Amino acid sequence: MKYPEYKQPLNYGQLGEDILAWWKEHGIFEKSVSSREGQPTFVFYEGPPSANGAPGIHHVMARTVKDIFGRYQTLLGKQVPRKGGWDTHGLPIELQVEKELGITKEDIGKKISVEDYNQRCKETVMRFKAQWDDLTEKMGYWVDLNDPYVTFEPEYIESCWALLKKLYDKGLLYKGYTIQPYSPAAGTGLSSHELNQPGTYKDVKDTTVVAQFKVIWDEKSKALLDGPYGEQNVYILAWTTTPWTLPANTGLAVGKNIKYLLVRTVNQYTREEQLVILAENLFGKYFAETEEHNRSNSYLTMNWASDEPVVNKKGLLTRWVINEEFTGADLVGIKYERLFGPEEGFPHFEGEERAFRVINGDFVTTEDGTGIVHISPTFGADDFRAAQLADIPALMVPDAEGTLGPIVDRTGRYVPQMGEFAGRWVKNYDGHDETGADYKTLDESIVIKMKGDGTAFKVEKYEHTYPHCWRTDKPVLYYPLDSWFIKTTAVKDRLIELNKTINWKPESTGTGRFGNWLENLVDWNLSRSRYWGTPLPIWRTQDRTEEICIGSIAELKAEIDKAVAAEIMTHNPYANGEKVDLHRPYVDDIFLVSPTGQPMYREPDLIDVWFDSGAMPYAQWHYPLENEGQFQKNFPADFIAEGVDQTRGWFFTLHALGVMLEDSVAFKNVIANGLVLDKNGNKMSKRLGNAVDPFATIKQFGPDATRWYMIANAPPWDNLKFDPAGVTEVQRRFFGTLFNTYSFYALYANLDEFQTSEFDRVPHAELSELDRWVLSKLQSLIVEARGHLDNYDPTKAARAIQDFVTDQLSNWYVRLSRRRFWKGELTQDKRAAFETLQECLVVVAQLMSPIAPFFGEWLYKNMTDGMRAEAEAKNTPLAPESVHLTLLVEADTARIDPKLEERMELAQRISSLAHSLRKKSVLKVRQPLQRILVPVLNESTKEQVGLVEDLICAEINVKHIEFLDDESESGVLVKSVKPNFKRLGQQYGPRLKAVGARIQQMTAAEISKLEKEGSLAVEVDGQPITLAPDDVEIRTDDLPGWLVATDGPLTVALDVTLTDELRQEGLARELVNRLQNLRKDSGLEVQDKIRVTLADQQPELTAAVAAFGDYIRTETQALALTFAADVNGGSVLEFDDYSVPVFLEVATS
RNA sequence: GGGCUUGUAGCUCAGGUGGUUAGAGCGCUACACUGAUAAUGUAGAGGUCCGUGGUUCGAGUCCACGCAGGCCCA
Repeated sequence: MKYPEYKQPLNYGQLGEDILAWWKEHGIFEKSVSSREGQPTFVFYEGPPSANGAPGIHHVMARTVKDIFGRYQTLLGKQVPRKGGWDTHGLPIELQVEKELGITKEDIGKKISVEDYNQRCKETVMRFKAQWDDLTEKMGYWVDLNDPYVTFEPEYIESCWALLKKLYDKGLLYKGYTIQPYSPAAGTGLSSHELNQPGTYKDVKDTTVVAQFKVIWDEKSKALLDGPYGEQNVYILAWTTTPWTLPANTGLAVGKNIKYLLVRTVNQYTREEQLVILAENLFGKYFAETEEHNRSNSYLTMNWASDEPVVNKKGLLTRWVINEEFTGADLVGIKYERLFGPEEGFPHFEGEERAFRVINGDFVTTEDGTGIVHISPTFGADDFRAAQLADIPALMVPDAEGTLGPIVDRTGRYVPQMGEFAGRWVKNYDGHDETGADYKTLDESIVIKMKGDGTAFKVEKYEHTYPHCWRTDKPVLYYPLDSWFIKTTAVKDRLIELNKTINWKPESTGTGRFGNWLENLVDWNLSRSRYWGTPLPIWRTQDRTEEICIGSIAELKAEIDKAVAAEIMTHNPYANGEKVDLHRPYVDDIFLVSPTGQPMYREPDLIDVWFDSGAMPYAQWHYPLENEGQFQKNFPADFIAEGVDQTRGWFFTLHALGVMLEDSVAFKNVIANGLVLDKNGNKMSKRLGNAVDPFATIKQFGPDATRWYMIANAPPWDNLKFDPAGVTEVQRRFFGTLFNTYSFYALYANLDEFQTSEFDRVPHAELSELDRWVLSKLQSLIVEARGHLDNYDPTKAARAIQDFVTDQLSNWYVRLSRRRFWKGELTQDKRAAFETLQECLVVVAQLMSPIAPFFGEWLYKNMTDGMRAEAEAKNTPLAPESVHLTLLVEADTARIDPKLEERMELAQRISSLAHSLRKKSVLKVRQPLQRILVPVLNESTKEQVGLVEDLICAEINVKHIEFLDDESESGVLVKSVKPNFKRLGQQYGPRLKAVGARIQQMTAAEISKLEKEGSLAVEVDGQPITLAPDDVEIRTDDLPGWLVATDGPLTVALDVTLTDELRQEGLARELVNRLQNLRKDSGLEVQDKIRVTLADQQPELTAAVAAFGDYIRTETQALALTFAADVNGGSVLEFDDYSVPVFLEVATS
């Protein structure tokens, strides 16, 4: 059976399609899993994509990363089940449907029923599934698409419910509140999407106040603030544009790295002397620079009690002295007095003993205000979060039913406990008349009181933008709204601890982005006020005293039966085996009965879609309701990979659920890959028109070059600048070279009708130096590539494979071995060459196959199909029909020969130097030369180079290498020394410069002495030191009278003397070259024999042919090479100064 | 604003634990080579290693502060 031969250029797109068809026909993917039955499992989790949009080139990137390791682990013999999945819930789908229908959330339940709306979502979410499946196949991503998990299916939702119930039973599910945009006028919360509607942000003019909070004197504040003037009135300044939130203040936040000042000044409303604290950067906003302040004793000269104005025309304070400065971190922990306390008729509240402290807030800036932020946990999201982290309570008061709530009710007015302000509207939500002369807004009333109390530092009208409800045009409040939470903070330490056992690529995402996120963890807000998603399975009585969390469809049915019995429901909608849909609105129509007989209503929220995807390790098997064994076998994952943007998304929810449910990591290794940008580093977008179409790319370049480029160009976790020119380069340089190498092999193997066998091979010991070298390099490559892939670094593996193929295998081994392949009969040496190249190509096919699965398959099949029958019969490593079913070769380390690799590198470098010298001397490689000279300083280099002398000579066309050493008489070795700074630096430190200079002045005699005696005493700056041989590097980079080239310690000189014989041989070579060209131009086959007649016109040429006729005939496969006086009907060979008519004919026998 | 990340030749990227003259590929220029040939070799041009300070005998590498791009969060 012959090796397939191909015409240039290879169509890589077609190759991909052909291999794909073959895979399908032979069920290779299925076999790659089934053939590993009973072997250890390598667990991979597919992060489910959403099919509501077309896939992009970045998906090719992400899925290549995933695919590589599934295939690699299969090659290692593991079984790698790869269950696909689809993410189907969520806001993007709702928005898409609303856009298509031309409706808003308001219209749901009015213009369109929830039922129809959700039906629409369900239809929309899989709209691009066909395209996704197509891409999956074409790019060669092996994942099981026949039995994927789908998050909207009842079984999947049921699993989510079961998991939620587990958490509920552990006490990890609770109802609390979050701060959300809320419209009191409309009585509804607003989504961030609604807030982003045009026109919602308006300029408004508000009364703002810099409030001053009085520091309480205790250990902490004394340590920081106690000055030479005793205990004084020290105030912390904080600015707010919403004075109505000040009665709800329970903390003050500073930036821990911000610089703050303690300033002595006067209150402009009370005229009391006082000390205030504010950020240094904002000092100029409140204080005026005057001449007074330039005096060193300004405190003493300042007339603190003067009746003169204390502010200038710009409103800046003129009487001040800076007393101290410190950072925010110094201030944390200081306590202060409450502004609106019980003594003035304002309410006590739970936890107030922990309130009124300075805390750290990472959101604090010095852009405006005072660099200190007033915290009211009930009216700001930042405030809420910072307060939670610092254990600052919120100011909550009970309503008529005893339920705790903020100081503002849901209609937007102060609750009755608010003393003199009780019942006041915080903004004008009821449309009351504001035009009366005495009318005061609540903000104004509060500020007036503060001025009187001496707690206002500065009051100003201030214009700023503020969000408004798009329906009522009234200002939005940030307000606490009910939410369900998972108490992730309860397992925070465990989350952190187990995260440290996860192998993150890159590591910094695990320790940094993810680690920091865990350190600052708050509870997971599960609630979403939406329609298309997994409903929260909790039913409650109206008085909230009784509730039930449903964990299965069976349980739900049983509870409905109870409700029917209690006549709360008329019938059980699921009783007759009807299809159960757990989505809204169906679950909303189910009412249950509490143990005390009260009706229970479902909590209307849906859960965060991230719960859906984080639950996939369990829900994909319908666990915990069934398939315990399946689940156990596939938990946790050995490997997952997604974009780095999933860090706080999927990576977190997987981890959180894994820790809470199983007290385990959910994945052991994870690659967080970066973005795919366009070639200029811009984000790809359809709008900008710079998005790359994955289908067109794969068709044009083939899937392999696309994948290889993405992996080899940059590590997956760096952003990739996708440049099609780069794919072209990979295609040409790597795949083109590899294809050429294969074609070369196939061409000559077929000519010799040679077929390698796994059994009958030339023994390793009998292989040539070059064969053993490339096989040594191959083993080193196996070690290296496996190491990188084991370490989840595909980029380094790809680069190593690429380097081996292009530089070592093609450009050195094949180039130097060419004639062994085409010359003469099938000798042992020729067989050795075939077998060596065959082994390299087969191993390369295996190693590359995870990254370039199609080409790897193509190469493997082309190389081994001819041996398959025998391999199958004897069940050898090459028995599998597909490279993806083979077991990856282990490196045969016994064949790694470091000395051999070292001397071949010497050969490569010496050849390069010789080429360089030829170039300088204008001597083409075809002109043979007598010798090169190589100075050697030690015996081992001489020996090493000597072993590869033949290779070097052949490569650079010289007769032999002459070594120059101390003993040789041929020339004077001129040695020079270079200081070894690394060694010397450690030894001499600051004296290094002088020592180095002294070394460079060493005489030949000194060098010789150092070499012979092993040490040399010299003087540096009058001090004696002793040099060891290791302190310097001795080299010979000059040969007097010779043209030399050097590369590090290597030096080469070329003898350019030309003898007549050398000239003749050069001519013979020229002639061979021209005849070969002529053969090729005449369209002759490689194996054709020829007869050549040359015009007998040039004596030199005639002499050359006479001397080298055999050589010429052998090289050109000429049976006859004769001269004639006249040559007609042929062509003319031109070279050097010659012009020779020639006649060439194919020899028929 | 915070966290993480990137910044080295025109482009894409390498540059363990600091060592003096910073590399590769592509692209460009010139020359050579030629039965693997859309390949290859040699040489050349091309660098404030993002900036500023610091540590050190010595910094692309370590530290601090910035600048610019990216992602996530707010």
